[in-house]
Amino acid sequence: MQPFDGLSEQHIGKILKARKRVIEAIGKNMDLYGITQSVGHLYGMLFFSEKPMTLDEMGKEMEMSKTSMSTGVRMLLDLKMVNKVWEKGARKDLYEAEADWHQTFTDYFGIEWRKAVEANVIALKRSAAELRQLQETEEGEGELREILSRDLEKIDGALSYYEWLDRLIDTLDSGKIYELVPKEKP
Amino acid sequence: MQPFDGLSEQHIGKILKARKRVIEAIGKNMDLYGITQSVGHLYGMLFFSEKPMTLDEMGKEMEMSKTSMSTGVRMLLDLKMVNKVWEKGARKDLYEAEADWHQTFTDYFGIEWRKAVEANVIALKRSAAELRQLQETEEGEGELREILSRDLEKIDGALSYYEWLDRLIDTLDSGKIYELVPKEKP
DNA sequence: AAGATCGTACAGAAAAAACTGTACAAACAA
DNA sequence: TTGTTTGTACAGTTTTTTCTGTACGATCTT
Repeated sequence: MQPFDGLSEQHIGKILKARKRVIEAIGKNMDLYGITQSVGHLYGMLFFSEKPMTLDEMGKEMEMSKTSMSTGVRMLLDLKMVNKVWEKGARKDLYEAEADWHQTFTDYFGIEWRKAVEANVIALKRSAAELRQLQETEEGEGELREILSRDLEKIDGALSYYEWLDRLIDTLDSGKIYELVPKEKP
Repeated sequence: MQPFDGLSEQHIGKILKARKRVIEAIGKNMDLYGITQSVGHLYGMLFFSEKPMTLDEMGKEMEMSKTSMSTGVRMLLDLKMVNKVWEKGARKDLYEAEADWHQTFTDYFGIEWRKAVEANVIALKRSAAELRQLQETEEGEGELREILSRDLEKIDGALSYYEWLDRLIDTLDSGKIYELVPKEKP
């Protein structure tokens, strides 16, 4: 992970143990970000690395194939949890962990939630329109009427929830969330 | 899913089509809640059902085993997305979808995020303590000093992020989030 | 130009997860 | 009591995901 030149075995051991605990905790809880424990572990490793790492170094450290490192890093790049580092005339690509976890958090949930909101709202609106049309063309039947209004009520409830969620996501995207819930303890 | 007594085939078809679109959209996007597409689908079905359902009814509707319904419902209960309904002298257990999606949202992320925060904070603090101790007992060595302060800085950064997240979760738990981001459009 | 090295696409192997059917304990009915 | 019925534990099967090794195009070196 890095050079421990001139440190006693004992010191190295203690440092690695402390890091390992954190790395494993991170790995275990990264499933909230929809990533594997391995990839979470990879992130944790990069987090503690003092200098950017190459795929080969990661593979050696994780005792996994370079291919897995490649796909893992790509996932982390997509999630903006890892950045590519440009170094003058370097043969290999270098990567480092994004240190700003607030940013990582808002990026991820901003993107994923928005995706879900958009897909669901489209479906809800389309179905609501269909049901409303049915409601208009068939004014008679009591039973039909009842079912339609019940379904539409549910759909409208869902839509109003998504409107709220959309506004919440806006606060993540814009950074306004940090005004509402300040980074520094009040 | 329910009785469509006295409705024309055509009407039933249109209603089911409208529901199906929504149910499938829900199923697809439920992975944010860490659940399978099948279980998401199950939730969607319960969402549109006008009366609480039994495991057998769910199994029939989903064309899946009762065992799967049992485990699926249990997951949804854990996430508080489904409620058990108590009916006078009923043989079978009855379940209904939680209709308040705001509540579902805050419950889920409240629970899951808190879990992650607690686990990670414990690890971070424990490791920080170890490193700080090492820092105190070994005042000399420059290289060791440097590594320790770098690691501790990273850990402190992470801890301050988790403090923020913890406060955000508090607003979910307490409902204060709805003051910060009102349910009704401003 | 040739030769070396890097990252990744792809196919197959290994591991994990989802799903099913059977079996059985608990709760109820007669 | 005995006979049903219900929910779930568990073992085995199927499906999905993760991981690996090989192969190859792209890029850099000489």
